[in-house]
Amino acid sequence: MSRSRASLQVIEPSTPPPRRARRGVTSDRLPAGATQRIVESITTAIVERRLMPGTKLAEQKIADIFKVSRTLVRQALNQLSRDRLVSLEPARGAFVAMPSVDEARQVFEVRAMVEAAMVRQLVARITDAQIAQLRVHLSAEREAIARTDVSGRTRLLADFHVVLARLLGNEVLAQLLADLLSRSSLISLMYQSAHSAEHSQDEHALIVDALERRDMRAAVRLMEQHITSVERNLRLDP
Amino acid sequence: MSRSRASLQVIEPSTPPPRRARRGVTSDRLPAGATQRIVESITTAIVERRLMPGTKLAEQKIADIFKVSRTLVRQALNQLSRDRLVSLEPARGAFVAMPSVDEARQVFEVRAMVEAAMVRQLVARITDAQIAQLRVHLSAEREAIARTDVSGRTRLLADFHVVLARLLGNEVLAQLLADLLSRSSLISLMYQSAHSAEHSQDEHALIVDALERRDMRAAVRLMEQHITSVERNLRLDP
DNA sequence: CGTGGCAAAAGTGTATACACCTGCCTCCCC
DNA sequence: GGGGAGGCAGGTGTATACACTTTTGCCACG
Repeated sequence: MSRSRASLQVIEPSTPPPRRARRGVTSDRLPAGATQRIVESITTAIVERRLMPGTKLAEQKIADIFKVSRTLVRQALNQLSRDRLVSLEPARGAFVAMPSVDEARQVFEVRAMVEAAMVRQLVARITDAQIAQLRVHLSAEREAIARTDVSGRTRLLADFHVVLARLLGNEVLAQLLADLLSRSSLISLMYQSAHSAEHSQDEHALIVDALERRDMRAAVRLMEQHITSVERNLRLDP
Repeated sequence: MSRSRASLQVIEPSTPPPRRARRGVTSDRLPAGATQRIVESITTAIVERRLMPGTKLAEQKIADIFKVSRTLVRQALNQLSRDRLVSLEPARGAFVAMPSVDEARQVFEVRAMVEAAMVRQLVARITDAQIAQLRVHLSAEREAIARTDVSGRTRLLADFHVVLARLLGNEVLAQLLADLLSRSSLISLMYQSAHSAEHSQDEHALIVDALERRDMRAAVRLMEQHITSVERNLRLDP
C-alpha cells in the first residue's frame, strides 16, 4: 500500500473569515470557532480525496498549517473521530478512518432502514411547495454534473438526502442522516464506487416523481433500490 | 451485593442545594480512559437525576472532584455536548442540556421510525437462541423493578432497545440507538414522565412475544405503540 | 546478512500558565 | 435616589511546558 508522503500539505485553511458559509451536510454547532474551521477543512479534504484513508494526521503538523496550537487540533480530531471520519489510536495518533467492509454494510443497512421510513412519512406529509423545492435541488445536481464540478456534485448528491429529512421538519433526523452520509462518502471513496453520478441523479429524480404522485410503495422501493444500488457498486467482496 | 458499579463521584448540583462535596476513593488510574470515566460519571449523574437540567458544569469544580486538570474535563464536556446531554455556550460555560419540546418530539419520532424498521428486520432474521437471550433480559428488568433499583431499572429498560439492535449484528445501528436513548432519558426526566416502569416492562414482553411468533405486523405495531406511549406520558403540552 | 536491542527522536497525554470575556458589585456622577 | 461606568472576581479559550510512550535508526552480535 502506498503511504502518501507530503500528505498533510493538501489541507488548507480554507475559510479565514468566520462567515456563515453553512453547508447542509456539515454539523452545525453553536460554540464554534477556530476548532470548527479545522474540522471542516479536514472533512472536505477527506471527502474530496485529498487525504486518503490511513493517512496519519500528526497534531503538530496540522497545528503548523493552521497556525494554532495542538490544543485546538486535538479538539478537532476528537470531533472528527466521533463522526468516524478519523480513528484515534491511543498514544499512536490520529489516522483518516478506514471503515471495514462490515462497517460499510452496516452503514448502508441503517441508511436503507432510516431513509425508507423517512420516505414513508414524506409521502403522507409533503406539500406541493416542497416538491418544487426538491425540483430546484435536482436541477442544481444536474448543473454540477454538467459542469463536472466533482466536489460540488458529491456534496449535492449527499445533500439531497438531508434535504428530504429537513422537509419533515425534523432536525434530529437531518443531523443523524448527515452523519451517515459523511461516513458513506468516506466508504464510497475507499471502496472505489463504480456508481456514476448520473445514475444517482436519475434515481433521485425518480424518487421525487414518486413523491409527487404520493405513491408510497414506489417511493419506498425506489429509495431502497437507490441505496442498495450505491452499495452494490462498491468493491466490497475481495 | 451486585453493586459493583464503578466509583460514582458525587457531583453536586451547584444551583439548587449547596451541599458539601464528598471525595471518593478515586480508584484506579487508567490514563487513556480518564476522559471516558468523567463522561460516564456525568452521564450517569444526569440520568440518575443527581444533576438537574440547566445545572452549570464549571470546569474547575469538576476538575477538582476528579482530581484532574481542566484539559480532560473540557474533552469530556465536548463529548457530552456531542451527545446532546450538555450544551456549551461560548464563553459562558457548560450546562446540563434542557431539550426543547420540539426536540423531544423529534427524538421520539426518529426512534419510532428507526425501531419500527429494526423490528421489521428482526422478525425475518431472529433465531430462537436470540429470543431466549431477550427473555433473560426481560427477567433482569423485572428483577430490577422488584428490587426498586431505580438506576439499574432505568438502564435495563433502555438497554432493551440496544440489545434488539445488537441482535441484528449491526453495531452502527446499536450506537445510533444508544445515542437516541440517552437523549430520551434526559427528556423523560426533564418532562417528568408519568410512564411507569412496570408498564414499559409489560410492553417489552409483548414485543418479545410477537417476535417469537414472527408476527411482523404485531411486532411493529407494538413497538410503535410502546414509543408513542412513552412519549404521550410526557408533559409536553403546557 | 539478518537480528536483537538500546538510545535518540518524534509524538502523544496531561498539566499549567496566561489572556480575555462575562457577570456583578461598587461607587461616582447626575 | 437612580443610573451608568469601571473595576474585581470568577470562568472560559488558547498556548505552552513537561512527562511518558512509541517509533526509528544504528550498531553490535550471532
